[in-house]
Parts: sequence; C-alpha cells; structure tokens
Amino acid sequence: MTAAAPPRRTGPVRSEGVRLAILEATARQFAARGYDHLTIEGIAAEAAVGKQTIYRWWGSKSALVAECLVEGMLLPHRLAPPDTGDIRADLTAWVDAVLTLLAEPQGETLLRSIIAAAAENADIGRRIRESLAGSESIVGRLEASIGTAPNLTPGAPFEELSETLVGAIVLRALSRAPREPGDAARIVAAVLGPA
Amino acid sequence: MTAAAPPRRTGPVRSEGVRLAILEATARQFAARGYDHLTIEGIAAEAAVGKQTIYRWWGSKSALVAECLVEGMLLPHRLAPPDTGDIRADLTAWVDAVLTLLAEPQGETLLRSIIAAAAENADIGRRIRESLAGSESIVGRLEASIGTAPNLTPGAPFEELSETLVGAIVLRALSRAPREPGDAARIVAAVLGPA
Amino acid sequence: MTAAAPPRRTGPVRSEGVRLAILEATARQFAARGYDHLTIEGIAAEAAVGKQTIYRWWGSKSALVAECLVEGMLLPHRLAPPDTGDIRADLTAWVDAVLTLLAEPQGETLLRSIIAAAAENADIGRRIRESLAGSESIVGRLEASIGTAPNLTPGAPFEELSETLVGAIVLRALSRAPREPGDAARIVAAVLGPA
Amino acid sequence: MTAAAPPRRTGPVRSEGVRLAILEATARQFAARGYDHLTIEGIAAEAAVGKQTIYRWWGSKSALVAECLVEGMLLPHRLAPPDTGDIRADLTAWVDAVLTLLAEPQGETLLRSIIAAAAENADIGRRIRESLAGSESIVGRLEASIGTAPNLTPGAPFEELSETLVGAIVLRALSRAPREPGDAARIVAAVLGPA
DNA sequence: AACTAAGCGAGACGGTACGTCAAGTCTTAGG
DNA sequence: CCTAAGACTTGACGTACCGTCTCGCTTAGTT
Repeated sequence: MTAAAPPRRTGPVRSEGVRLAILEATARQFAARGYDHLTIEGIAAEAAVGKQTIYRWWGSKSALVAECLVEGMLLPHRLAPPDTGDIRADLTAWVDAVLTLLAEPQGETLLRSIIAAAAENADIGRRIRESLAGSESIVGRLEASIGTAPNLTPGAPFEELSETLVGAIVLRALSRAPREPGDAARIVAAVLGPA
Repeated sequence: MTAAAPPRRTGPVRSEGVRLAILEATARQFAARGYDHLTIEGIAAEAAVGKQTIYRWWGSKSALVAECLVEGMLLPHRLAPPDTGDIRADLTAWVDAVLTLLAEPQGETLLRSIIAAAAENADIGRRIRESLAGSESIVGRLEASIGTAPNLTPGAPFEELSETLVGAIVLRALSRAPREPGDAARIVAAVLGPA
Repeated sequence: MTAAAPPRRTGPVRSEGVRLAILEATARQFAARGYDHLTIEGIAAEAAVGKQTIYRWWGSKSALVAECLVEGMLLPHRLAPPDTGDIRADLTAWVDAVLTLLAEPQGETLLRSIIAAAAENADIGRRIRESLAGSESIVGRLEASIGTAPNLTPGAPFEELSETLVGAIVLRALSRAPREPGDAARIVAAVLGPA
Repeated sequence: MTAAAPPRRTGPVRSEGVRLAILEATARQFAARGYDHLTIEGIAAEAAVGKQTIYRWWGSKSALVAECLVEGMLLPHRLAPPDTGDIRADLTAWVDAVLTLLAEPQGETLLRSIIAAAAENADIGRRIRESLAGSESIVGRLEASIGTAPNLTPGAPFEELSETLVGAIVLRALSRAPREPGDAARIVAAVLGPA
C-alpha cells in the first residue's frame, strides 16, 4: 500500500523568459507612451504573448507596472545621490540631476507616469517612497550628517526631511514649474536650512 | 476710419445653466469615483446633457476637471491655514487638517484623483500649485513671519519652503503612509526648523 | 355675424431665392453622394441657409428630394424617347440611352438613389412612375402604334407593357447586370414581341 | 523542398450559434422596421451580442442583410411559381401571390426594404436577381414552354422576358400603385403576349 | 413713422447611432 | 498544464446628424 500521491505536478512550469519579455515590453511602452495609454493588448502584442498569460500572473496594469518598478526597469539607476562627504553638495547634485531628467520630454513623461501609477495603485505608491527615500539613500545620509547643517540636529525629523525633499521634486514634476538656475540649491537649502 | 466690424454674433448664446450642470456633475463623479473612472458619458447622463455639448466646450476630461478646480468645486474651501499669528501652530493645524482629510476614504480619493489629473494635464498641474501654494496662503505667510522660526531668515527660499511643505503632503498621499500622532508637527518642524 | 378674421399675414414672404438655393444644393448633393449620405446639415451648409429654414418648408429629406424630382432637377431632360414614327427603333434608342447613362458611375448613383428614395417615400414612388411612364411619354406612344408590333394589338394592356419596360430597366439598375451588346433591342423585343 | 508552413491557426473558432443569432435578429428587425431603421446596435442588443462581433464579420449593415437574403431568412419560401403545366396560369397565380403579399403592410415593408437594400449594396442587387429570376424558376419555365404563348417563340429573349415580369412587380412596389382586379393577368399578358 | 409679425442666418441643445478601441473572460490547439 | 491566438461581451470613446429651440437681424404689411 503506497502513501497518497502528492498532487501531481505535470506540465511546463512558468517561463521566466515569458515573464521577462512581458516586463520589458511593459517598460518600453511605459517609457514611450506613459502610464495611461498603456494597454494590455499592446504589451501582449509587443511581447508576442497571449493576453491570458498576462492576466494569469498579474491582476492589473498597475501590478505589472509595480513589478517593473521593483525590477528597476523603469528608472535609470544613476538616481542615487553621490557620496562625497559633503551632504549639501551631494543632495544638490542629486536634485539637479533629477531636475535635469525632468527637463527632458521622456524623463518628464516617465516621472509623471510613475506618479500617475502611484496615484492609482497603492503598491506603486508604497514602492515609490521606498525607492526614492529608502533608508539606504536619503534618510540614512541625513542621519549620518548630523551637525553639518542647521536642520540636521540630533532628534531632527529625518524621515520628514527626506519627504519634504522628495515631495518638493514631485510637486515640481506635477506643476511643470519651469526650471531656473539655482533651483536645486534653493530646494536643498529649504530642507537643510541656510548654508 | 472705422475699426473692422467684429464677426456678427447671432444665434443662441452659451447656456450658463448647462455649463454649471456639467461642472457639478463632474465634481460629484470626481469625488465619488476618482479621476480615472470618470467617464464623459456618465457626466453627460448625470447632468442630463448631450455628450456633444461637453465636447463642444471642453476638449478632454482633464480640461473639464481643470475648470472644476478653478471654480473651486473640487476642494473643500476650509483648506486655507488659519491665522492666529503663530505660524508654527497655524501650519501644524493646517497640515493636520489635510492629513485628516486624507485619512477619510473620500478625501483620499479626492486628493489622489487631483494628483492623477495633474499628472495627466499640464493646466491642472499649474493650477494645483497656485491653488495650494498661492501667495495669499502659504508663501506670503512664511514671508510675513521672518524671524519666528530658524528657517525663516531674511532671504530664505520661501517659495521652496512652501513647496517642500506641500510636496511632503502630496508624497504622503501617494505613498499611503499610515498616519501617526505628531506627523503634522514633524512635517512642519522639517520645514521651519526645530522649534 | 362675421366670420373669424383670418390670421393676419404680415412680415416678409417666403424667399424664392432661398427655396431654389436649397433645391439646387439638394440636387448637387444627391448626384454627388447618393440618397443615403444626403444630410440636411450638408444641404443647409452648401445652400448657406439655416437648418430651420429647411425644416420650415419641408418635413423630411425625402420631401426635399421629391420636390427636386418634380422640378426636374434630378434627371437629365434628354430622357424622353425620340419620335421618328418607328416605335421599336424609338424605344430601343431610349432604352439604350438609359443603359448608357446607367453605365457611367454618376448615372448609376443617380438612378439607384432615386430608387432608394422611392423605396422610402411614397410620394417619390408615385412620381417616379408618372415621370418615367407618364402618358405623354411611353403609354401614349404604345397606344398610338397599334398594329406595328405583335404585342400592340387593340385592347392590349398598354399600362402594363409600359411598366414591364421601365421595370426591366429598374431591375437592371438594381441588379448591376453588366451591359452587353443588343441588350436594348432584346428588352424592347421582350415588350413588343418579336420583330 | 517543403512548402512554407501556413500561419498556425489556433484559438477558438467562429461561433456558429452567434452567427445565426445575429442573422436571425437582423431578419426580425428587417421585417419589423424596414431596411432604413435597422441599427447595428439594435441587432446586437436583440441578438445579445457585442457590436464588435458584428463588425468583426460583416463590414456593413447591407452585408448583413445580404447574408440574410442568401440564407433565405428574409423571403417567405412559398414565392416560387406553381407548376401545373399551364405557364400562363402558373405565372398569373404567382404574380397574384406576390401582389397579395405586397398589399399587406408587412409584405410591402419587406419588399421595399429589399429594394432599398439592393439600391445600396451591389451584392444584394445581384442576389435579388438570382433569387427572383433564377434559372430554376422563371427563365427555365419560359424556355420550357416554347410555343404555348405568342411571345414564347424559339429564340425569344427569355432572360429579358423574365426581367420584364419581375421588373414590373418591382416597379409596382416602388410606385405604390393601388391593386386592381385583373392586374396579375394583365401583367402576364404583357409579358407572354395576348392569350 | 412706429409697430408688429414673419423669414432668415446661425448655432446651442438633448439625443441616437455610428464605428473603434480596449478591457477582461473564455475556448481551442500545440508543445 | 502552460502558452499563443483570438473570439466573445461589455462599455466608453469621440464623431456625425438629427430635429427642436433660441437668438438677433432684416423685411413687409398694417395701424
């Protein structure tokens, strides 16, 4: 007498190649057309995949985008602030880089699309905060720089400082404020206090 | 020498009642269902209006929403900070009020919908900044309070301070950060400097 | 006791120029685009006339077309059979002329449009019969030619003979039968009997 | 050397049930409301089918009607002439039956709608001729009856004789001529020659 | 001459249907 | 049993015209 058979596991297993093809197609379409104007059918066609294969593994367009984000397929990776030891200079350089990205059409589309996706999907919202303000990047840097700027005192609200910095950039993206010289420095000054 | 006659204007004139009915229907649907899930057909039906009448005067869903915003039909008007003379207390109360609004489901839908609309439509983006950070509300208040907080020095970047404040709130809305006691105070502290 | 006064008749009187402009625009559009694809708005625009002016005087698209027909603005006037005294030759020439008209694209559109209009509007139906088979043209000619063809006997059903002739042409127009040499002669032979 | 593989054909196949539901709905609406006043949306609703499913397979309203016609869903099948051996009696009975059908409101709608459809769509035009004057019905009968009527001589234009007969009926339908006793006999006499 | 009525151009309005797009579900066949 | 293909229902899109309804002229009779 044999033990009950375990649930027989036959047939092919999920194809990693297919998964990647879908995510890459999503990323391409996302960058090219923005979050709205993404279509499942377009992604399926570009990935040479059946629609059902997408629906089987992701529940919605935004889940797809969220996974792209997690995989780092949407944002250029150069977006971490440099680390020269001078927190003000580092943040200023970083803000400036982001504002520069924002000044290019495809960068603008990209950032605003991520914002739109975040507005629609809670997961993406949570992820964007982690990915932009994650402890390894900004909050941690601020904590490590106590004493080097007026606002960086022991017990300062580092989380919130980080949020104001990123928030100011998000607001810029939304409001389409024209870029002006010194913007990055002024934003950093607003967060760290006067130089 | 006479001026050229303006093109003779005959025929019925645009109906203000219809215009208002459409905007009100838009505002109701916007609050009830969010920016995506707005449909022109739904608005037309609720306003008891032909679709063409909407398309005649507005080119897109977002233009409709933008006009609603300008007319003040989307945001509760209580959203201006109080003015007791104590800038820190005033801003804290205001931030707290906004976070409270954000904690209610319909308030959250409303704010995130506005963000989504702004991400899609440049006009709305510009308007949201004016309406949230307009000189009469926050920037002006900061300038009028020079000397009462560490960051409010002569020559401080008041515009950017205002942006960081509003941006932090926008980021909160996007990231769905759970609300915690003292949030408002910490955000204001991040902007104004330590108490 | 006097009769009630008739409704006082003041104001400008119906403009004949406007009436003609509308009918001409109708005829042009009818020939150019066919009966379906006629639009009141298109006619109004082409005639530089308000829509209401059309609706004031005609109740429907088909009434408009019917009046065009009555005014002879739709059919080329050359469509009466010649009269050389030889009924068979005359009818054959006439049928041939109509089939020739039918072989040109605009002639085909025209005839089929009239058929479509007749199918929709009783007035037009009646008119088409009068205008194509009116006593002055075919029935009369048949009656006047008694004895010159096998079927033209005293007491023959001249009305019906005329109908079969015209009907065969209508059927040709509907069925898009390709034209072949001798068609006209055969049709006439079918109606008049063998030569 | 092998032939190129044909494009692999997978996926669900066209649903015959859906096709029939659409054609039946079309036939019902056609009979009930006439050719104009047919709407794709109405058919889709009655067939409980998406509009897109109709547009996927038929390019136009008239293509739909043409297919109905081919499937024999529009015309009552009793419309073939009887066959007693007496061609004059048979045709007279048939014409009489058609004129009777034409005297009922729904029969009139039906016939005129088919004419309207034929005027708009070439396929329908061709089909109506085949279906009304197909060789198995009238032309063949005439040929088989050579010698039994004045016009039925060897070498007579049987095609055209058939056309004049059917054409006369079509013209009747278009012209709304009131029906009178003896009409059928006179029409047949016009075609076959005097009795 | 002032005072009515139309007639008329223009065009806003509530609707209906159009033909298209994409969504998400379901079905078939190949591997 | 995963997958590509794609048929299916649903629902919204934006457009074209419909027929009705004001508007603000202009014009032709009264009074």
